[in-house]
Amino acid sequence: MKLTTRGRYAVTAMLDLAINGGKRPVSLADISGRQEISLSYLEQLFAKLRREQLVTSARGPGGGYRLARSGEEIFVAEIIDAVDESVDVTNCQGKGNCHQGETCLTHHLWEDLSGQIHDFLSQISLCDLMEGRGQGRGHRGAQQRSDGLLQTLSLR
Amino acid sequence: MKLTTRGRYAVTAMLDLAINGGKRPVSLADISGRQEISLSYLEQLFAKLRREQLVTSARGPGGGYRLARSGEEIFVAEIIDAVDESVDVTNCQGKGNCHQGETCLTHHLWEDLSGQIHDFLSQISLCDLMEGRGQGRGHRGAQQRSDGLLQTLSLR
DNA sequence: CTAATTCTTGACTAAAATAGTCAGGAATAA
DNA sequence: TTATTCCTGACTATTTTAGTCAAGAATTAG
Repeated sequence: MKLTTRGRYAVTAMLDLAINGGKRPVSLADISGRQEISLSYLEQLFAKLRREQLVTSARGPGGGYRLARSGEEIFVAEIIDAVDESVDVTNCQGKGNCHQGETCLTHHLWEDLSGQIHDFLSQISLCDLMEGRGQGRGHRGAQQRSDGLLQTLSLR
Repeated sequence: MKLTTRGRYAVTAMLDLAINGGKRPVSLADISGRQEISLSYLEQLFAKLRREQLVTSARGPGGGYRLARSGEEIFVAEIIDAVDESVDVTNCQGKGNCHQGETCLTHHLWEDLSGQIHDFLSQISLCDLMEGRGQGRGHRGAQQRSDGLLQTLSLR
């Protein structure tokens, strides 16, 4: 799991799609204009999003992109995974140089940690993001789903 | 909040410090040897960690670094913050070009989202990481502290 | 006191990732 | 049939990452 501006671009674009995508598909030019992301950069991102089957495309005039599923069924983690290929945690993997078990230990821990973040983001859907619109609080769907940690987190 | 390999290096090094740091301070050369991180790179990282008062230093022979607080009081989020200065979410900030409120909306959402991840990582201490040692499960301390989401996350 | 250690700082650099640009092409709807 | 839109690949500037190098300051062991 990696968390960079590119992931933010992708989430932003997908959210734009969720908000502005009704019957008609949404063109990248539209998203580019609204979100101020360069068209060619969007093309690269959407190539990946399409490959991962998060969106479907329609060519020609009036064409554009649609969410492949409903906004409730598309999660932030999927979007980030699609565009931000994850950090390679393989350093001592296979090689016998982790004689004290230390390196392998920390690698595993990191893997575990980023796994937790991943699972966390797997609970937040595009719809959750949309519902927080305007209030700047957000993620009510995710909140409802957990009574414990997430509640406190959202009320920070 | 940003999540890259550099953050992993820092967490790894701090964990090494937590594990191997008893009475005597731990030298960067030792950490470099065990964790296979270049010495000069560690020097850069620890300059930041020291600036943020996560470690204390001792010069001269037998010198090195110590955790500034107990491992229970140092959290992953602090470490990552210290070395990975956070992504700038300022794009339309102040400028009047977010006429439809769209850009500002998504920026805010992202800020909110990365805030949640941040709070999440603020619950995992070095001790939590250490306790998971060997079992590859980890984060028991964090688990105990929340009955809700985190439990399920850790049991993925 | 001296010398070996270790941190401390700053300037520099190679390699990789990021954030694009550009050009050409294919599909399709108006 | 033509304008529109996706689609692809190659290319590039900028930034970040990861690392080197050199000089110096503090401190402790001997």
